[in-house]
Amino acid sequence: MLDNNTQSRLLQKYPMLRELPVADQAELTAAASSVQISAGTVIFDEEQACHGFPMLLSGNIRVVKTAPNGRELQLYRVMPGESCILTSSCLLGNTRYHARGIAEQPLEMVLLPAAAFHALLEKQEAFRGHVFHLFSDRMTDLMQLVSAVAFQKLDQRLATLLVNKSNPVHATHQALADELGSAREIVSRLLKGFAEQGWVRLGREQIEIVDAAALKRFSSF
Amino acid sequence: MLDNNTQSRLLQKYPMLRELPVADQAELTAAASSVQISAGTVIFDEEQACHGFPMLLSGNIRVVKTAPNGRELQLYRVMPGESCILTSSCLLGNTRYHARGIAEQPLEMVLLPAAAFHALLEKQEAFRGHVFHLFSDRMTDLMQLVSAVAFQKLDQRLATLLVNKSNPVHATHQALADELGSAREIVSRLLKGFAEQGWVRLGREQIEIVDAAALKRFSSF
DNA sequence: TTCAATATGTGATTTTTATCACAGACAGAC
DNA sequence: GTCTGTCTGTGATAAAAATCACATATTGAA
Repeated sequence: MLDNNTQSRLLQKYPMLRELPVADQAELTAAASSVQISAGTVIFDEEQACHGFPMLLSGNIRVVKTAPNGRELQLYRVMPGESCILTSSCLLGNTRYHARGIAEQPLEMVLLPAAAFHALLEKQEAFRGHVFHLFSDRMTDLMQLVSAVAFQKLDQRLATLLVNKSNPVHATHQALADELGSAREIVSRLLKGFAEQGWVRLGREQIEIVDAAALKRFSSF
Repeated sequence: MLDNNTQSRLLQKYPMLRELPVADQAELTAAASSVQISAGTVIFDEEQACHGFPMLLSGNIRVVKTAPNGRELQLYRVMPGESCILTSSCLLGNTRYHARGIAEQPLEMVLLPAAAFHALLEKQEAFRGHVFHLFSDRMTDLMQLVSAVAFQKLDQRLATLLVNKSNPVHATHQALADELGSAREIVSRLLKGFAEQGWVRLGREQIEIVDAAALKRFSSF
């Protein structure tokens, strides 16, 4: 059951919910629950059953694949207003999760139970359209990721990663390595190379992009 | 417009269509068209718009990502009775394809136009369930693929590939390399290694698996 | 049978990425 | 200001994959 404040913030982040008939909005409000999670918490993990559909109000979720040796690869991030393709997939197919979801920052979200999710999906064109559209977007990202991992060298992938972040990039080398599925030392060395080219300036937990154009050129071959 | 024979074969491969009301079945039959495609034909390609939802009667589709240098990586295969997650994604999000689909064998399929696909999806619980369930299955495969490409060594991936094929495996080394996203020579050498272990026996376009258990053991670490 | 096309084997080398092992640098807590 | 934990730099190696360059089958067709 959501309080009024949460409900209005939910509608703000997920405006398509406004298109639902009032009765359905009420149903959703009644069924859903509000959840606060602290940064770093594992929200779901591999092999775990899926209990509901998350809608983020603030913070974000990093969805990652983990290797036995501790290596990590980020599949995508879920931001407020978006939805999680893995959760959708689990709910639709009634399967378990195939990756780990971690709260990157302190997280506020509304959790819609599986039953309510299915009901809305069945009844409401607007909700369905929303979920599917995001589904499709994420699929695009995943295809991109597969391509990158299979065919691109790490330096190109790192360059792409940097130009897609806001300047200056605030992250440790380890964090970047975890996004790319590689090791910290490699990232450090590649960054050093970029710095020598004059493309970036390095600082502690910070990478200032000096020549975004060059980086972009390099990243796309 | 499908003829009676095609229609009955379609119902045989996609039995859930029987659950549609007769009127909807008729609508589907009227809107859909039957297509024959010869082996090796590119059915859809990257950046191409998506015109309809394929339902296979015979043959299968290899869905692959291609690299600029000619390297190839197989994402999945679509078999009769299944559906293509990429096409679903394109139709749902109204985006373009992000991979290439190739007829691996001579192909017979029924093509459902986008409008009819959307209509069925909206109206028919059974159809929706079918599409989404396969969607979910394929997502599982894709997650598995991402993991494998990012974290596993090629020898393990090759072993996995072999044990998942019917014995004896009938394929060229190049074809195996294309499934794995690697190069022919590497596959040849790895196979030689497997042969030296006594796990397989090699012949032209044929790999006989002698010790599936050992291969499996090796593939899962 | 001979030829051409395709498939495979393999050495040599390079590139790329990973691993190991530390040293130094920096920031915040106390 | 000192200490401690986290971050970063870097050399030395090793391992994995890719690339190049051919030699050698094998098959089917002319």
